[in-house]
Amino acid sequence: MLRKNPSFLSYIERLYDAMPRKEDIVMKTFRKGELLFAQGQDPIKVFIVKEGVTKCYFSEDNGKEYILEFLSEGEILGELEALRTIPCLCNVAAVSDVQAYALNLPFFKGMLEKDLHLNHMLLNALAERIINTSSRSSSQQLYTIGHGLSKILELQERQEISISKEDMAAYLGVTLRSLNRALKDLD
Amino acid sequence: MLRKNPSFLSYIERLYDAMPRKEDIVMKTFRKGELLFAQGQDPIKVFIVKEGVTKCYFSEDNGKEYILEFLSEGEILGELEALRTIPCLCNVAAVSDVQAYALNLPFFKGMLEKDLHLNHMLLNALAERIINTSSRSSSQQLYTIGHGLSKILELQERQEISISKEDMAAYLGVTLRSLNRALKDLD
DNA sequence: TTTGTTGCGGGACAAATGTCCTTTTAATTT
DNA sequence: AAATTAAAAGGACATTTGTCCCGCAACAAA
Repeated sequence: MLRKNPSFLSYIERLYDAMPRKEDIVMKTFRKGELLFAQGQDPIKVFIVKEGVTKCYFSEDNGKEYILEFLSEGEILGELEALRTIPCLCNVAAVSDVQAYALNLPFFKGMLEKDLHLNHMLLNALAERIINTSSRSSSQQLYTIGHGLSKILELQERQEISISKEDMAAYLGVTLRSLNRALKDLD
Repeated sequence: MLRKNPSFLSYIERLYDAMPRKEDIVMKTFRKGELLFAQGQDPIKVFIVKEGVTKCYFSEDNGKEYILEFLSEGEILGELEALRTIPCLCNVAAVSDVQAYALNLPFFKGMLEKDLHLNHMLLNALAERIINTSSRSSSQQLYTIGHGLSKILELQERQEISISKEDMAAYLGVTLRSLNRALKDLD
């Protein structure tokens, strides 16, 4: 659930250091809670997280939220929108303070045209996300809360990340109340 | 929900016609009900649907099924597995009689190495799938059955496809019983 | 200390969905 | 037509999840 992509990170770092015109890639920082993308708005950059944790989530019309992923070091943000030229699919917020490389859209698209290696890394990253998203979707639909819950708890144990109860609930796609019940039922 | 990809189809047809060694791309047919891929098994080909409708679904340990997508003309199958070199993520079955181009894995991977255009088409196809899968997942988690149901019914109206009640339920991630209730509540 | 104020947990009830099983209807075979 | 099988519909009850709301503990402001 906490995604990272080391190969993307080293790729972008190499690129950044070698950049002639630093305007095309700039470093940006976000305070905990700030939005990197707002659902429905036109994106202006593609980000690659250098440090910190972000959450990527839908805000539905009924006021509820669904967290797709927690994205951390090396993960790319806004690539779907850049590829398809569409407004932001969902919100992305900084869960901790975040530092990220920001690529100009034309620059990113230009790279896509000439860099086969970038294409391959992106293909692999997207494939990975489909695998995660779809298998999680399936098990959330077909199993009861407790099932998915235990997986999150494992990760919390491993100190990988510490997320608020509210975010845990949003990740599971349930109410806080239901999450509490499920937690109590575990023992 | 019934996905098609005309640009992929014309791409592969051009490729097929121009093929020197026809062994690398062969035409395969599947009877209604046959499996193109079996979840967990190693894939041997990448398919591109020429004609007919397939369903792509998970079989969970509790015996339930969740349909990810209905894939039709021009959609590619097995590309995730080829990219990541993993066993089949889910089952793919022919919903009607199906005809598909079957590409050898080494051939497909070879193409990925040299054909930038293929890379771009794939990137776009994967992006599209993430968009669909994740937004559907969110709304299925956060809304009640009736919401998603009305969308399916629209498509049935437009004669796009006629799917069994059982498949509709599996697509919504609910029981047949619940689907029937939701249908009755609609009017 | 007192007074909010905020976050978290949980009780009580309502709504949604699942399970099991029977009935009904439609299609197919003999 | 009769018999058989398959697909669809739904009744009755159990389980899961949501909604609403209250109380308690922690903490900050007065």
